[in-house]
Parts: sequence; structure tokens; C-alpha cells
Amino acid sequence: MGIIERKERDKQEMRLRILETAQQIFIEEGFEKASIRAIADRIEYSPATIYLYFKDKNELFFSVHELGFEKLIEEMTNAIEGITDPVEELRARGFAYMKFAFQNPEMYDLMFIQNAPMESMKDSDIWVCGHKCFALLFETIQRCLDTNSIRINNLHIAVMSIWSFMHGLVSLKIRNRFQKFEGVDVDELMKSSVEQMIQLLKNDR
Amino acid sequence: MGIIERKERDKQEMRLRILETAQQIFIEEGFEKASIRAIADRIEYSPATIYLYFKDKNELFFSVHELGFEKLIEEMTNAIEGITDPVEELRARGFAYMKFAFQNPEMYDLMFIQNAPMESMKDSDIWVCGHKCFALLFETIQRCLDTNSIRINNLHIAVMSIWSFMHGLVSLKIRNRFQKFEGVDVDELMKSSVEQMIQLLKNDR
DNA sequence: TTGTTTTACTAAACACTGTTCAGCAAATTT
DNA sequence: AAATTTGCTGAACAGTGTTTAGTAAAACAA
Repeated sequence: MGIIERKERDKQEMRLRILETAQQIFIEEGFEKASIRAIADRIEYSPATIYLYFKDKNELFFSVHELGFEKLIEEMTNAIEGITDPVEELRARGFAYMKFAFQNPEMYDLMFIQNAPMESMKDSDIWVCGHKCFALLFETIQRCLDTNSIRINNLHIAVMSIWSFMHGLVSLKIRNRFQKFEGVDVDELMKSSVEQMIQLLKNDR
Repeated sequence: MGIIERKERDKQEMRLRILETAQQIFIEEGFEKASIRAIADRIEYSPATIYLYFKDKNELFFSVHELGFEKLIEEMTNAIEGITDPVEELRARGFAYMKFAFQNPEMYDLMFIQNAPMESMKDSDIWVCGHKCFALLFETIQRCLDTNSIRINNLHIAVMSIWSFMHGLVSLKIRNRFQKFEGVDVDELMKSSVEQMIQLLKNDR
């Protein structure tokens, strides 16, 4: 009686189809345009059908944002490959983070700026992918502390400070708040800022 | 013939009334709930009337966000009163910024996170209030450079880095991304991070 | 092969949103 | 008193997320 198994497969397949269509429209045309109706249209189903596979739009986009985290984790992992020096690892992680944000602004927005995905999460839930990404940063910074390579000695403070700095940089850019750095190449300035911050952090002695 | 003057006054008064009602609903119930209809309802006019005073919702909320900047500028100015040491001024500015964000999260959101107000701005426009706020930070940091009090020597890099750090801190908090600092007082950690960053910046010697 | 139940799906509606426009009544001007 | 301008609005348009009653097909039971 493989019928129930096949049905379960079909269900998962359909869920994935909705998910990938949502991601596609979202990446191509932004969050605003990725309406339930637009997604339903593209997969040629009724809008109501989507609600048989996802509780609401927030839950759907929570799943999309998880795809984003998987990609970010992958890119970051590649970026630090072969690097042994902890601070160099941190630098590579930072630039990979920035590159991801530049190349996938809509996705970065969803992952770190938008309220939507977080609202679908109850306190009991765990932020699986986000947590893993976070853990990787923790590890890198822990290594920096262990080797006494940076001028901060509290792990939590270091993680929060470094992440905040990177996120601030990227999100002010994405949300168009850097337009008054007139006459300067903002992208270059951002890179210099990261470099400068690493120099500040570094324990040179 | 003071009629046209009176009419002009009336028009400005009405504009202000809409503006303040928008701000009120927005602060009380958030951006989502501050719909044109809700604003119109409270001032007991038709929704269409609002469009006689503001081009669209973005322009209306651009005006609201300017009110926010006026408040932030005022609070920051008070915060640094009497301080002579440039780094102390920077610290005071930083904590005032953070305090503003904690006490007016919706407004901070509108000023630095939301797309809405920026979309109403054409390239030709000037971001008056934002610019002034920005200029004040520039001045403080310029003073730090002049007195050789911080370990950065490029003004633009310093401004971008410091602002990004503060914004990242505050916006990750507002948008609920700090929930995985489990078992730690996030607010305290944020303050410690600011303090730590100032220590990093400081040129102690 | 019947009849029954379950499943997968959808049309239509609900309650919203921002925005536009024809038309109307009152204020102002001629 | 008549003509014009002004300020305002009802109603509609096109869109949003979401719910629900109902339907046709698939699966199961006899």
C-alpha cells in the first residue's frame, strides 16, 4: 500500500514547488510583488491552494528566508576554506557577508531586515538556519579570542559588535541611507570601512 | 484682501493636522495600522481629502519622519551639552541615539529602516533633516580626528563605520534578530558593546 | 462493480489597502 | 444676482491576505 507514501511525496513536492516559485518571483521582482495571487498564478493553482501547504504568507516567506541562509552559509564556508589565521577568517567571512548582500539584496532584506519571517515564529520555535549561521560566526570569533588576536575579550560582546557593524553597513546601503556620502564611491568606502574595522580589532603586538 | 492669506494659513493648518494625526496613529499603532483611511477617520474627513495636501502616502510619511529627525537632533543636542572632550561627545551621541531608538522604535524604523520615506524623494530633493543630523555626527567625529583622539584618520570611513555600528546594533534589536543571545540581557549587552567600541576607537597614548 | 468516504482543490466572498475622479455645495468674485 | 472658484467627498478601481462552502475526483469498502 504505497499510496500514502506517494501522497506524502506529492505533498512535499507541491510544497517545494510553491516555495521555489515564491523564491523566484521574490528574487526577480521583490517582496512587494511576490503576492499569494502572483505565486498561485505562476504555478497555475488557485490562491487558496497555497494555504493548504503553508499557514500564511509569513510562514511561506520564513521558508524562503531559510533557503537564503543555506546559500549564505555555503558561500561563507567556501570563502574561509584554507584560511588558518582567525582574523583572516573573520575578514573573509565579513567580505563574503557583504558580497552576499550586494548580490542578493532582496534576500538579505528578507533575512535580516523584514519583520515577516520572524513574525511566523513562535517563541517555542527555533531559528534553525539563522542559528547555524550565527554559530559559525561565534566559532570564528571564539578562535580569535583563544589566540588573543583581537582586542575584545568577551565573546558575546565581540559577536554582537562585529555582526552589528556589518549589518549596519549593509542595511543602510540597501535601504538607501548612504546617498548623502556625495561624491564618494560608497561601495569602496564600505570596503575600506570593513578593512579599517579589522585593523581596529586586530591585536598588533 | 487678507482672504488669500487666511486661506493659505488654513491650508497649512490642515496639512499640519493631517501630519500630526498621522504621527499619532503611527506612534501608537505602528506603520501598518496608520492607513490613509484610519488617518482620515480620526480627523473626520474623507480619505480623498488627504490627497489634496500630500501627493501620496510616502510623501506624508516622509514629512512624519522629518518630525522624528527634529526630535532626535534635539535630544542629541541636549545630550552633548557641556561636554568638551570629543570622544565623550561621541559616546553621549551614541547613547542618545540608542535611547531614542529604544523609546521610539516605530519612529526609528521609519527614519532608518523603512523604504517608504526615501521613495518619495527624487534625486533632486534634499534630505533636509537627515542631512542635518548627519552633519552633527560629522562635526563630532571631525573633532575627534582633529584632536587625534581616535584611531581612524579618514573622516568618511570613521563616520560610516560608527554610524553603521550603531544602526546595526539598534536595527537588529528592533527587527528581532537578537533573540538567539539566549540567557543574556540583550539591552545590557548592547550598552557594553557600545562601550567596548569606544574603547577600541580611543587612541590611548 | 457498486456505494461511501476521503482528499485536493477552487470560486467567491470578506475585509482590508492606496489612489483617482466626477460631481456637489458652499465660499468667493464679478 | 449670477458666475466662478474652492474644498470636499462618494464611489469606484485595482490590488492585497485570508476563509469557507462546495465540488469533482480519487481511494476505500462492500
